[in-house]
Amino acid sequence: MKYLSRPEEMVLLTIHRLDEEAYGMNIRNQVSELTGKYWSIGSIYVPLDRLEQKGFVQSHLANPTPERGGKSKRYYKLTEAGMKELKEIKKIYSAFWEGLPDLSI
Amino acid sequence: MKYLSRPEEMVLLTIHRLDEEAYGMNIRNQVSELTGKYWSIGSIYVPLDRLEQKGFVQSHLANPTPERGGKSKRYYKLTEAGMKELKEIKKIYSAFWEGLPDLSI
DNA sequence: GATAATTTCTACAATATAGAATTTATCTTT
DNA sequence: AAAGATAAATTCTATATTGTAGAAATTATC
Repeated sequence: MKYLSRPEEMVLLTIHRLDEEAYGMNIRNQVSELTGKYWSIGSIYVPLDRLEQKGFVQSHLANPTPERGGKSKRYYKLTEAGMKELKEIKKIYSAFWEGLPDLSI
Repeated sequence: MKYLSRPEEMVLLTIHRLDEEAYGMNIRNQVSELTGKYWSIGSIYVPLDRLEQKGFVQSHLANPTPERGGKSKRYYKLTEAGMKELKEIKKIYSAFWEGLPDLSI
C-alpha cells in the first residue's frame, strides 16, 4: 500500500498509546475498546507481524510473569520509521479532511 | 473491512470535495495532487465501483460535452450512507489520535 | 492433570494496484 | 463531407497485497 492501511494504523497508534504495556492481547483489548467492535486474534497479530517486517515496530519477548498462564508476552515499540510513518499519514489525512462542509477536522 | 479502507476514504472525501465536478479522471487528479503520488487508473476506478456497490455513492452518465474526446463522464455523489460512513470513521479516527504525545490531532 | 494466558501459524476472503482495451467524441486532411 | 487520426474518458481484467478468523501450540500456575 502507498500508506499504512487502517488496521496497521490503529495497531501502530495503539502501541504508541500503550507505551510500556504494548503486547498482543493488550493491544487487541485497546483496539476493541476504541472501536467498539470484535477483533479476532489474527486481525491483530497479522498486522503486528507485517508492521515489524516493514520496520515500523520492534519487539522482544519478556520473561515469564508470576501470573498464571502461558507463553511469554511479546512487547512492541515504535521505531523511528514507525513514528515518521504516523506523521506522514497524519499530514496527508489532514489535507483530505480539512475545509469540507459538515466534516471539518 | 470493518471500516472504509484508506483509498476508499480518500476517493469518497474527494467526491465530496469536488461536488458537482466529481467524475473519475477529475477525482484521480485531485487525489494525486493531495497525496503528491502517482495513482493508476485502476487505483481510482476500482474503489469507485466498490463504493457504489456498497451504496456509499451514486453515479450517472452525463451527456457528451462540446470538448473533444471520448466516453461520457460518469459523475458521482455521496449518498446518505456515504456521508454517515465518513462521520463514523472520523469519530473512530479521532479516538485513536487524540491525546497522543507528539501526535495530537 | 486441568486450566488459563498468550503467541504462532495457516487458510481463505477482500482490497489494492497497474495498465491494456474499449468507447466515442472532435479534429484534420483531402 | 468522408475517413482516418487523435483525444478523453471509462471499462475490464489480472496479479499482489492486506484483512480476518480461528485452530493449534506453548508454558505457566492451580
